Amino acid sequence: MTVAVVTWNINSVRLRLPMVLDFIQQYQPDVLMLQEIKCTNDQFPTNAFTEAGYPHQAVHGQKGYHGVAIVSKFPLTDISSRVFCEIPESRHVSAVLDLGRGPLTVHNFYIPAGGDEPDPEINPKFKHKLGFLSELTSWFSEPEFQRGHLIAGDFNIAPHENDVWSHKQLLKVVSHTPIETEALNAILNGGHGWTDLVRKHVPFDQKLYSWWSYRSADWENANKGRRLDHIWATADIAEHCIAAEIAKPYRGWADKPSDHVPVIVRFAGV
DNA sequence: ATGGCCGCTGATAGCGGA
Repeated sequence: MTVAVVTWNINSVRLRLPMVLDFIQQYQPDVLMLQEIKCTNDQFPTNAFTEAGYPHQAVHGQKGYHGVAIVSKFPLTDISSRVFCEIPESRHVSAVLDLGRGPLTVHNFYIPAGGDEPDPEINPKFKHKLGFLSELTSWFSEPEFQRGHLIAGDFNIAPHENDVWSHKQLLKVVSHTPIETEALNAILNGGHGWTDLVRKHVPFDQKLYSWWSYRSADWENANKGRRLDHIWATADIAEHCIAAEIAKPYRGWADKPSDHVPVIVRFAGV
């Protein structure tokens, strides 16, 4: 038996509920981390997920924008959320669950997109993004992150050259500027060390994306994507990860897809 | 070559996304 964990920026969970339920049918994930639910806690489709087999839910929404949620087949305890940069937006929720190897803390992040101009002096959104990364760096250096942790979400950064359609053309575009990619890679490689579970299974010389802009008239042929969505784990968890997949077909789901697709990792042996 | 789009709101124009 394997356990599957998914991250997906759903861009309105209410509008996209039929697509999520279709995905659940197809992939049978155990834990689903959703970003940009774009609803308040009481607007979240609790009953639909419960009926689909996911009665355990940690929802941290807000009106209109942002918002994150974890829905799970397994009980969630110690549900918590954290505010970054003293800006009261719903960008993080965490919970503890047991997938058979003892307590696992899972964190769901929605890192700020950062606006257009990659200069913190003139763009407060970019300043927020860098501040968020700085606070993550400090937090992850704490001893609890030595083991038993999985972090996932829309990080809004494509860290490697082959995580974007054109490294050269995106070096000055927010999501792939050196200041962002270096900060994210420093978090990955610093602290107690994380494993990028998707790149554990897909070689770095292979182009890989999880997001395609709505503005591209023909996203599939243009294929100007970026890998913005990530799942990392501490070494003790990562060693049991046996597969990773990006479910690209959901970018073309019906007439109303999200601009992000699900990222799935599987763990062996419960 | 990023933006031609998208979802939300005491909506009907403006914000945020990336």
